[in-house]
Amino acid sequence: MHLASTMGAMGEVRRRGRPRSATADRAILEATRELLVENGYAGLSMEGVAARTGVGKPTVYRRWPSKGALVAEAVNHGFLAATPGRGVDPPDTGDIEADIRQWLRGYAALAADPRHTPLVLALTAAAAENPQDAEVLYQQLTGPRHEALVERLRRGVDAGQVRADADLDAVADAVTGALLYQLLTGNAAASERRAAALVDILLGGLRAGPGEA
Amino acid sequence: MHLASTMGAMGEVRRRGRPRSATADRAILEATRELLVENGYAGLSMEGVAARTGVGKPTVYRRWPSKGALVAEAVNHGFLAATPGRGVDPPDTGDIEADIRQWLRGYAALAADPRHTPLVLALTAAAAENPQDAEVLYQQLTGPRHEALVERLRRGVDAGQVRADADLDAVADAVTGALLYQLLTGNAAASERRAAALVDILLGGLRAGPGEA
Amino acid sequence: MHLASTMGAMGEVRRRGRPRSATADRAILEATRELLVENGYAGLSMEGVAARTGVGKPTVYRRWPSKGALVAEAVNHGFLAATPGRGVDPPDTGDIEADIRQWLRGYAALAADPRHTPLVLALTAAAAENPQDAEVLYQQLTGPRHEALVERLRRGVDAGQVRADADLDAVADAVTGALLYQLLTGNAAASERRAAALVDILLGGLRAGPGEA
Amino acid sequence: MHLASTMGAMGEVRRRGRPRSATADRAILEATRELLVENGYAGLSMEGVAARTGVGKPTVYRRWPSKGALVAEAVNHGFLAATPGRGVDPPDTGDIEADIRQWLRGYAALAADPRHTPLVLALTAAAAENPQDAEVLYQQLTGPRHEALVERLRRGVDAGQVRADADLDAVADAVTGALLYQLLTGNAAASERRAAALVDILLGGLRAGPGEA
DNA sequence: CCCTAAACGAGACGGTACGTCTTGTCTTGCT
DNA sequence: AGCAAGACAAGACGTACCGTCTCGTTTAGGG
Repeated sequence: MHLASTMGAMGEVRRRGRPRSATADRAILEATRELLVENGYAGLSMEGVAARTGVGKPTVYRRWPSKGALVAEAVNHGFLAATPGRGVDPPDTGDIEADIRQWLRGYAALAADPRHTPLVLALTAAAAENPQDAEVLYQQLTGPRHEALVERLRRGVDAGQVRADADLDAVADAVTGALLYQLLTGNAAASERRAAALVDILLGGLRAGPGEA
Repeated sequence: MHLASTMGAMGEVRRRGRPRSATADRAILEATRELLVENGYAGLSMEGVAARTGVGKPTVYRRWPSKGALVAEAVNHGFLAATPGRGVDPPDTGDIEADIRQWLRGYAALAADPRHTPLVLALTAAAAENPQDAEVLYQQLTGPRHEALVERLRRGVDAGQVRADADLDAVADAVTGALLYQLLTGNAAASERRAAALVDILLGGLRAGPGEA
Repeated sequence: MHLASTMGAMGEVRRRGRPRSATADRAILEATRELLVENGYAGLSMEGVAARTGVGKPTVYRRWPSKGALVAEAVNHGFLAATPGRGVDPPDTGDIEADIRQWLRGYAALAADPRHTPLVLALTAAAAENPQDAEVLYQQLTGPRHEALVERLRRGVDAGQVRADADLDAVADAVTGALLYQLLTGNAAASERRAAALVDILLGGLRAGPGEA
Repeated sequence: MHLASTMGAMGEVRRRGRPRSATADRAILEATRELLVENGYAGLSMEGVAARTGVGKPTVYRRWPSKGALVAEAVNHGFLAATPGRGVDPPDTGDIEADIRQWLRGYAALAADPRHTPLVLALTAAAAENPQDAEVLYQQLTGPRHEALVERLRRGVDAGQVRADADLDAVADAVTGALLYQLLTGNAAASERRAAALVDILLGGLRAGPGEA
C-alpha cells in the first residue's frame, strides 16, 4: 500500500509544500490497470501511463519508483475494489473443507475473469523480472493471503480436522501455486474446476494420518 | 527446438559461406544464460546478447524472433545439460510415493541452485509478459513434464495406489505450481523440504477415498 | 536596474503585507554571479539559483521574470561593485586620445579578468538568445555606455580634435564590438593590447579629413 | 565542417557497416536552420530538429554531439549556399579601401537579411554559452574570415597603402565586432551604412602615420 | 494589539527536453 | 549466401528544469 496517498487525512506532520494530489494517484492507478489489460506487462510503459493519465512523467516517478511498484499498487487497488463487501481471506464456519473450497473457488473465479487475468500475469512478470519488486509484491499482496490461509488451516488443526504434523506452508504454496500455474499456462478456464478437485485431495491428505503409516 | 542449430554439423551441400552457424548458435545460447544469471530477464537485451557473443544483431534475430523464444531455448539447453545421464521425467519403480518424491526433490534442488533460479524466473517472466511466448514455453518445456507426471500418476491409478476419480491434472498443477511459487517468493531455500511435505499430503489424499462429499 | 529593489527608501505608498527581503535580493544576485562563473550561462538555472540561495523558486520569479533579466541585474551589480570610486564612463581631460584610450583599456582589463569574463559572455548569450532580453540589456547596460562614449567623442568634435562628418556611432560600435568579439573568440588576453592599438588607428582616422571620397 | 559527411567519396578505409545517409545530413541541417529562424537559438532543441527532419534522435546525436556543433555546421552550410559564385573573402583589386568597403558591405547586407540574422545570433549564443563550441565556431567560420581580412590588409601594407606598424588583428576585430555588436543590439538596419563609415575612419587611421607623431 | 495581506520555504503540478538505450529492420563490404 | 558491422526510425528510459500552483509559516504594517 502506498503511504503518502493514504495518510494525510490524519493530523500528522503534514510535510511542507504543496501536497500530492490524491486525484492524480487514483487516475494513474486506473490508467495502469487499463493499459495492463490492453497491452500486458511488456506493453506497459511509464511514459504511456503518464500520457493516458494526462500527467507529467515526474508525477508518476515521484510516487512509484518503478514499473513493478506501480503495478503492485494498481493491481492491489483493483482487487480490493473487485471484492467489495466480502473479505479477501478464508471464512471460518467450522467446516474447514467447505471454507477452503469456497475461498479458493472465489479466487479462481476472480483470477479467471478476463479483466483480471492480465493483472495477475503482470504481477507475476514483475516478480519474476525483479527480485525487489517480488519482495514488495509479497509483502503487499501474496504474503498476507498466504498467512491467512495458513492461519485458517492452523485452526483446523486445533479443531482436530487437520493432522498436527502437516506442513501448512507447503499446502498454502500448492494452493496458490496451482492457481498461478494455471494462469501462466493459459489454463484459466480449468481453474475453478481443478481448484475444487485439489481441495478434495489436499484435505484428504491432511485429514489422514501421516504418509506410509 | 530451432532448426538452424541442428543442421550444419553434418557434411551437406555447404551453401556459400556459412561455416559459423552451429558455433554461433551455441555461443548465443550460452551468452543468453550468462546474462540472465547476471542481470535477470529485465536486464537481458538482444543487443547485449549479440554484443557478448561477438555477433551481429541480425544473426540473433535470424534464429530467434524474440527475447522469449531465445530464452526458452537457452534455458532448455541449460537444463538438458544440467541433467546429463538421468532422465528428466519421474522414474517408475512401482512405489509411486518414492518415485514422485524423488523426482520432485530433484527438481526442487535443481531450481534452487543459484545458477538455475534466474533461468526459471526468466522463463516465468517471458510467459507472464507474452502469451505467445507462454505457449512456446509450454510446448517445449513445461507441457512434456506435466504430461509425464500425469502419466506416472495414471500408472499409479492402474496399480491401485491412487484412487481412480482423482483429478491428476490438478495434482500436477499443484506440484509444479508450488515449486514455481516458492521461487517467485524468493523461498527457494524452503523448496526441497516443502516439496517432500507436499508429496506426503497429496499422496495421502490420493490414496484415501474421496472427501466428505 | 530592477525597480522593486531600489524603491522603498522613498516615501511612496508602501504596499501592505510583508515587504520583500532586501537580503534575499542581494543573496540571489550573488548566487547568480557565482553560478555564472562556475557553470556559464547554459549551466545557470533558476532552480539552481533558488537552491544555492536557500530560497523558494517563487521568490526568484517574483523579482525577475526570466533568466535574462536576472542575469542582467546580477552582472550590472557585479560591475558597479567592481568599479567603486571612479566613474564607468570616459573621463574628459581635454585630451581625447588619452581619455578614450584610458577608458577602453580600463574596460578591456575589467572584461579580461577571469571573474568577469563569464559574466560578459552570459550577457551576450542572453542577448543573442532572446531579443527582448537584448532590449533590456541594451537599455540597462550597453546603451548608456555607448551614449557616453559618443558624447565624449562629440565633445572632441566641438574641440576640433575630431572631424565633424565622422559617424560617431560607428566608432562606438567598433570599440565595443572589438572588445566583445575578443571575449567571444577566447582572446581576452590580447584585449588590452589591441584596445590601445585600435584607439590609435581610430583616432588617426577621426583626426584626418575624410577618406578618398 | 563535418568529416564523415564530406569524405567517403575518396578511396579511404570505408568503415564497415551501413554508411550514414547523406540525405539525412542535409535534411537535419536544413531543419536546424528553419527552426533557428522560427524560434531562435533558445527555442531550438535536438528533439525538435529530429522530429521536423523525421529522424530518430540518435541519428542527430551520432553526427553532432551538441546543439552548438549542429548549429555551427548548419549555419556554415547556409552561408556557403547564400554566397554561391562570388568568394567569401575580400577581393584584391589593388584599391584597398574599395575592396574592404565592398567586402564589409556585402557581409553587413548578408547579416542584416532577416533570414540570416537569427543564424548569426545563434552562432553568437552558442559561442557565448559554451567555450568549446566557441572554439569550434572560430575554427570553422570566424577564424578563416579573420585571417583573410588580415591577409588583405597585409597586402595593403606591402603596397604602401597601409602603415606598417598597424595592428591588423585589432582592425579585423573591430570590423567583425562592430557588425556583431550591431546585430546583438538589434541595429541590423544601421549596419550597412555604418560599415561604410567605419571603413572610412579605419582606413584613414591606417593611411596616416602613427598617433600623435 | 490583534488583523490581515503579502512574502516566505517548500515542494508538487503538467510539461518539455535532455542524452542514452533498445528494438527490429536495413544496407553495406568482406569472406 | 551468410556474416559482422553498424546506421536507421521509433520510442521508452529516468532526470533536470521550466514556470505555476498551493500549502503552512513568518512578518510587518494599519485599523
